[in-house]
Amino acid sequence: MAKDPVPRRTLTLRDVSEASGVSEMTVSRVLRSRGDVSVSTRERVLEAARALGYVPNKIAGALASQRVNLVAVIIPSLSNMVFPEVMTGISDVLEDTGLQPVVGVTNYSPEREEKVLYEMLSWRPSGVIIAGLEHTPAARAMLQNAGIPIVEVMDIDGTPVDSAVGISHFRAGRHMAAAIVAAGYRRIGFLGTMMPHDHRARKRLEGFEEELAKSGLEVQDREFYSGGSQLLKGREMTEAILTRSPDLDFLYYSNDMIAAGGLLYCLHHGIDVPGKLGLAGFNGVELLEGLPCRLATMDACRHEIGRRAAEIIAGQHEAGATGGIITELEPKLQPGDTIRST
Amino acid sequence: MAKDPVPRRTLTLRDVSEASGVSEMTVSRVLRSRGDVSVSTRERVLEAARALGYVPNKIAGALASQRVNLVAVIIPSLSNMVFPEVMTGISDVLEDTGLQPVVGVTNYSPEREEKVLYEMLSWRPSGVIIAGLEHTPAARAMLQNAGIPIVEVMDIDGTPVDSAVGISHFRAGRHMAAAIVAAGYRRIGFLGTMMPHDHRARKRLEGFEEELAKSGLEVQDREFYSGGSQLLKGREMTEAILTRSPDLDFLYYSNDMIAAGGLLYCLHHGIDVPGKLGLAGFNGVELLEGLPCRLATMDACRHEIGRRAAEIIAGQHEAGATGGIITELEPKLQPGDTIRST
DNA sequence: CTGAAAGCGCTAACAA
DNA sequence: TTGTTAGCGCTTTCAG
Repeated sequence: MAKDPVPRRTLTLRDVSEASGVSEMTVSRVLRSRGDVSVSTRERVLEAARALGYVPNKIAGALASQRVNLVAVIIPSLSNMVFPEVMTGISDVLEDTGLQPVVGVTNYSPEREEKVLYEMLSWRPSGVIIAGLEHTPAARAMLQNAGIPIVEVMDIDGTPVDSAVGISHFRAGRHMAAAIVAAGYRRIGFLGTMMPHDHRARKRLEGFEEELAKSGLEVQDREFYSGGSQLLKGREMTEAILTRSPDLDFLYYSNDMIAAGGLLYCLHHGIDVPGKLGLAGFNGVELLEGLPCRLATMDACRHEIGRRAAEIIAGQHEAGATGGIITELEPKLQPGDTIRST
Repeated sequence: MAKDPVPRRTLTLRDVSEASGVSEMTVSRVLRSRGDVSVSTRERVLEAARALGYVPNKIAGALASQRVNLVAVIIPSLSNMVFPEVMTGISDVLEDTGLQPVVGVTNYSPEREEKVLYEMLSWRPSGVIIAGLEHTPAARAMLQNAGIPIVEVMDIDGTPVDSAVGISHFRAGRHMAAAIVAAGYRRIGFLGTMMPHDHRARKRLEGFEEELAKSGLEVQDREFYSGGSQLLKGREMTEAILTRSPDLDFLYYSNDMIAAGGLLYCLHHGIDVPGKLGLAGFNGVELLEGLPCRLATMDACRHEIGRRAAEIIAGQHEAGATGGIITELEPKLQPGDTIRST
């Protein structure tokens, strides 16, 4: 395969202009479909551009027009099942708006979040979608001063910088606790991933405990783990907590993956679920549908959150600043087969 | 909360220059830590920048310097478990190179891939990492003419545009077939996700069938599905194929998620695995570690692929074009507990 | 060590 | 409908 004499310099509008005998300005108009251009010149330009293999330089375009069709999306993790779904919601909506999502990952580190945010803002995006309401003071300041629509997603228990779309994790925890108590469970254990910066899991637990307290109950035992396969950790933690506190009659997990691990453990060991032991997770991940038994969980509305957030960005991009839209979604409790029916 | 008189115009170098009484040029030098600047002026500048909340405009910087520290990463999907791991490998390496990955998702559509690629190239990234060797002619042309390092990842059965890092899926299929035949299985079924553009799954099946043919065997029955929860599809497909062809003694799945679904189905129904029925998947996903029984699979070296690809990009970014580095990784067969030991 | 001039490749705003 | 003229905000280059 003989290689063409590769153009060492990347092509510019000027090249297309010369090749087509049309002014740079008109070439630009054709390539952006802006303004009126006669059919004949349009075709001449398009053909020249295609023949040359011209790819416009958005950097120059953005600088000149002061417009960047990028939306910064900042999330804690990609390997969490949860965020890819939010991303899907965002992409679905942005698809037909001319806006493009650009993802940054923080690994649940506030410092990293600050850095990623700075990095992304320096590209002057048209908007920011960022997970959570907790940020470093510097990050908050950047968001505030960016002068573009900001949507904080997933959580609404707190004060957003601008707009927010999410659920109340605090109330989600309460809601689950109420359901568990109503079903007659009394000796309840909690199993979570050890993540100091997972504020949403923390809020769920807080709400959970507060609701238990109303019935004079409290969490009897807890188990935390970090790192590794969540499903496996779920098994191991379940074994550990049941060995230590064999009289527990309910296990509340901070997410569905570890809960699924626990469920598999219980099924494997012939533990009577939900009779002797009830189980519940959180998130409503697709994975659960494949399990032998439907785990109790709460849908976190991830796809919807992504959609709504993108709609806010797109809307304000169109219409100019509006700001401060707060959307609370209602997570649905899915009792499944792992809580006794009342 | 009273809002500050928000600066409606975003800050420029000039603002920092005026605030600090230092020329724009020197401010620029300080902010990029380039060239020698006296400690006193440096501090003055830094303080002014911080006080104002200045965020540099990378668009202008990139245009002026003709340098963009972005690496385009183009993958089929985020919800696949597989690609996030590749991403992690990429991020790990890029972290300390000053390069930043930017993700584009194609949903396994060649047309979308072409569009995403065009979009990303128009930001003049320093390199491209793209999944697979199969692209539209236009996409190939763009890659060829981009004049930047290109690394095609995951697969090496074909002709790369520039560099490539991956495994031979064809040989992976052969390898698995050989192990299955050696273990004495003879009536083999295949279960896959229906994806015309998943070339890697296709190549695995081709290699698998070719190896079976050497022993005079062929795939007895097949089952395809698309969409939905992979774990659930795995269960359903397994039930379907076993109902239709109850005499099968091995099921080869195109990925671990559907295989895991099949495994759970078998365990649930008390099918003797691996005695009466053997099972195998592909990928070596972390999830498997949490299952009650270790599924036979092959590790696709995803993290390592990401690392190597990023190293190639970073290396060429440093040293100038080298090009055409092909790295083949060797996937390891993990027999687990779902193939009889020979 | 610091500054002034020129221009990166494109588009807004006019003019023709 | 088409072309011309100025920049966008920064960095390169070269001069002090």
